[in-house]
Amino acid sequence: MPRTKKFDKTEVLAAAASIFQQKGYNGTSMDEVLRATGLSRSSLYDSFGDKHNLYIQSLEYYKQNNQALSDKIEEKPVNGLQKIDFLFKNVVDHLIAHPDDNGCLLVNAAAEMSKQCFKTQQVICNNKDEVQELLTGWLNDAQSRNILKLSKPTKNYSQFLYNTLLGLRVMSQSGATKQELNNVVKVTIDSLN
Amino acid sequence: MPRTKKFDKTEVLAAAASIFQQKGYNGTSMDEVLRATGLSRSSLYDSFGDKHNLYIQSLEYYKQNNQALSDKIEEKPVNGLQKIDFLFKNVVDHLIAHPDDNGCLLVNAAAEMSKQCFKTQQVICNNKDEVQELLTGWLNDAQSRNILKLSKPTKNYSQFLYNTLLGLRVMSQSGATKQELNNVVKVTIDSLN
DNA sequence: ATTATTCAGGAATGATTATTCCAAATTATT
DNA sequence: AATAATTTGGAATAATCATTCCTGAATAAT
Repeated sequence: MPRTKKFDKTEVLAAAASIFQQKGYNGTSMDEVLRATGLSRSSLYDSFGDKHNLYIQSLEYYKQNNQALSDKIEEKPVNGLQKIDFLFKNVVDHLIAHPDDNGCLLVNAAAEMSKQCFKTQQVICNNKDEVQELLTGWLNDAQSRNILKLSKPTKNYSQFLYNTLLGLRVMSQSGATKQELNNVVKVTIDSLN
Repeated sequence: MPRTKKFDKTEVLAAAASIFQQKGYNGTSMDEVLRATGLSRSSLYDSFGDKHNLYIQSLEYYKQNNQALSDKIEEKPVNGLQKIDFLFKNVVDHLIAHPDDNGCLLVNAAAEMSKQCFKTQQVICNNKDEVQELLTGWLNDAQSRNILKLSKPTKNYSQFLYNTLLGLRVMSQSGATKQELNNVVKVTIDSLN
């Protein structure tokens, strides 16, 4: 019987996603990926294919990992509006706590790759739809509890909220201060009432 | 007397900005820049320095060109709220009319370069501050005419509006539909009342 | 123990990269 | 016409790139 794989695939993808996030697809060399993952050249190519293939898998891992955080919020025993508060607070706190992080891999991929690579656009678009669906559910919950009274369909607001989330990631890359980010969240949330 | 330069510097920078916008800094080779600008290798290096130098100059040109559009809106004989309407409508219409365009060079630069290149971050941050100042002026105008009654300082809302503008650029890269983009603008503008 | 497989490490390949440099043609002024 | 600078075009350089391949060691089940 064959020798079993030694490394953990998700750990490798996490390391790859991290270096791609920092330096982008075209800005990252395979040597850097090797160093970041700790794998040998042969193992990496055998298990993940070429660079582009690895990039897509890293993107999918990153998206799935983000989803995991959302699912955690979903399970909280609080109303939908509080879940929205929590998500936004989480995003901004993370941006502030990791000022040297190069934004969000999905946002960076949207800027660098989505118009040149269909698979990249698919992952990004799926993420958009999934997050918006989550937000819609939370808004519906808040409305059914009479916490919120919106003048338009909730879907319209979830698109608006998702747009704000994207903006925040770019804002933090544009040299925005902690106050600026927190204020954007406050104005956005307050606009729901 | 020396021979005079044949090409127009701003035209060259416009062409360079366009190719950098499409393929990013690391994704664009100097050969592609030469083809896009029509210049010879020697002329390009003589007049603009190396690739990184050219990129910064392209960014600055792009920012200045965007500013020109804002200044045009500023001159319109309408109130501040109408100017905001017009700017947002302009941005979304452009995104919809040019679906194959790769977003906004400044947003792409924020994602790809701002954390690795201080000059890039400076250009982006200056753009942020200038656009926000413009928006603040328009909000102040609308308030002084009693068209708008905001519960927070106008600066807070201009940060919020700028964040929406950034988000829209990423949204259109994320496969958002025309309806989605228009809706985000509508919810954003409506939230001011 | 044998065997099938994966591991690490690095050499080799071939393409592409940014940049420099050179030679010849072009052009505008004196 | 002479001069000074810029033009084009491409050769040359040296570095880096992604990828393939090879060798030998490690490992787990038969």
